[in-house]
Amino acid sequence: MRQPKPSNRPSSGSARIHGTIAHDLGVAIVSGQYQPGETLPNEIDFSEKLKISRSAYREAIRILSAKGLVESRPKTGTRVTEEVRWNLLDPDVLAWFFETEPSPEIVNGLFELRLIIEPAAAALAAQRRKPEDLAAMREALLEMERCGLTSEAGRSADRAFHHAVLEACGNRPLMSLASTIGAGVRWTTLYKARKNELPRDPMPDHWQVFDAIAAGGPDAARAAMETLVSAALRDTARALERKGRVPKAPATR
Amino acid sequence: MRQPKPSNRPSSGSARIHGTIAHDLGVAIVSGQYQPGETLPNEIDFSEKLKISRSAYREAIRILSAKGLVESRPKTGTRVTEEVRWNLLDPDVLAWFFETEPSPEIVNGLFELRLIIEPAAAALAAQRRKPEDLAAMREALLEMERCGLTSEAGRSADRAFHHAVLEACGNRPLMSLASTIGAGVRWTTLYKARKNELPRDPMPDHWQVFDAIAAGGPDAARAAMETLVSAALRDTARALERKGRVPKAPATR
DNA sequence: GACTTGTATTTGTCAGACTATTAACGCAAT
DNA sequence: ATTGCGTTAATAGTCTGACAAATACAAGTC
Repeated sequence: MRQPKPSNRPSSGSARIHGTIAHDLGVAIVSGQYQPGETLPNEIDFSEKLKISRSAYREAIRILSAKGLVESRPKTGTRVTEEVRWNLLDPDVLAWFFETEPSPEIVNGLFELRLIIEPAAAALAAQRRKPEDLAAMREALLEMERCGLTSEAGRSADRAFHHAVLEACGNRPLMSLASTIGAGVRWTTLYKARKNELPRDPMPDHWQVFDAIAAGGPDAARAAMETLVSAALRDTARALERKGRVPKAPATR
Repeated sequence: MRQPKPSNRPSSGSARIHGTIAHDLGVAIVSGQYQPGETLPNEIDFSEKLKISRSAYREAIRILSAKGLVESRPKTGTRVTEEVRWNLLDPDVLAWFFETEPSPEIVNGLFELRLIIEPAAAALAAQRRKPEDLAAMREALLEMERCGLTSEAGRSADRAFHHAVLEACGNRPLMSLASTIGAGVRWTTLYKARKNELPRDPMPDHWQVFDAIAAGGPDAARAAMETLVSAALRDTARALERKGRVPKAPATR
């Protein structure tokens, strides 16, 4: 025990006030409850209304400000920034989006991004994967097979697989997109689970990606991943067509 | 040398204490002055040492925490998180990286990401660009031609061009990568400017991208952008080979 | 009209006290 | 020796109230 262990405890209980307020306000903003350009009530009034101290409220605002959602200035107050300045790739912001109905624009954009990133990442991974990367991918797929996408464990394994592919690229900036990709994966699998509609066994596509990466074939890996994500995109597009009930993701933490 | 320097640069706009402290600590962290896993001094001691109030210090920590650089827990204190959890795509974090010598790993990773994103974005832009997008691109290139990459105005115009291409995709998540791409562009042009070494006129490549997008040819646009970014990547790779003096970027804002 | 000055509003900063959480320790029972 | 369980102490978290600084806006001045 030479090293103090990182205390890998899951960040579940964010029972801290500033965190929960930042979360709630963040969701309210990305869901359009507060429009860009709108100014929030001043600190004293708002913190009173929320039944918290001004300092806790201010810390919440600092969090939102760090993620580009709001901007504070003396005399003017705190106002919601224009949408283009939001840090959409921030894991929290993205999660907040998916806590209510994310707009089709966002969902489509996310899949388009996946379609750009993931095939290229698969190709890179095929060239650079280390044994432990392959092990992580295999483990994730086996778990996914065991549990199925109807269980949270299976969906989590699906995300773990895509995560492992990115990790195998050995590219830190690329790696930072993992949570973004994960949000897209989550959306797809959740949609299917909600609708109880599994039109296609997802495993063959996934194994094909894995085999190509394991075999060290960049082009084959790219093609296989493109097939996989395209299928997901088609499902999603079909889902967004029938505007019926759009599935709502449960709270992330 | 452990203490982050007091940032006597008021040009950072946010002359607020919490902002400058977050900035200074953020730079200290990404530059390795505080190693991941290391715990900072406790709030009372550290805020005293920095000659600021505890609340201002806490707000700074909230900012860093929101960007994934630190993690606070009672009894344990505030510790620097593992690098993989840093929000590398956050504009501030990336800018902090480039304020000192960013590691070759980061620079290479950034260019690899550009090589994935930008050609695909150019192809999308060719299909979706609106007249105002083309106008923005043309304006940027003309400005770039007028000023040259040796002036800050010219370099800024270069970034504006790449920004306009991303904007023309009409994809908000993709758009959020603009600052990331911009950091890469900035690195290239700054390097050239520092070395007083302009081995190649950058304009033909840029105009070719523009023409392809204007003509509405996705494949031509993709190819042209790939050529452009590849050239930049080659220059950068050569720059990193001679490990001589690595140029240091000035403050972003 | 352009400029200066004043003023009210809002965020920013400070200080100090108290609370909640939890890692680490000691002790007892196994 | 190992395990389980209170106790303790260290630290972040929260609250309160006060004052400082900034700045949009209006009023006054040249």
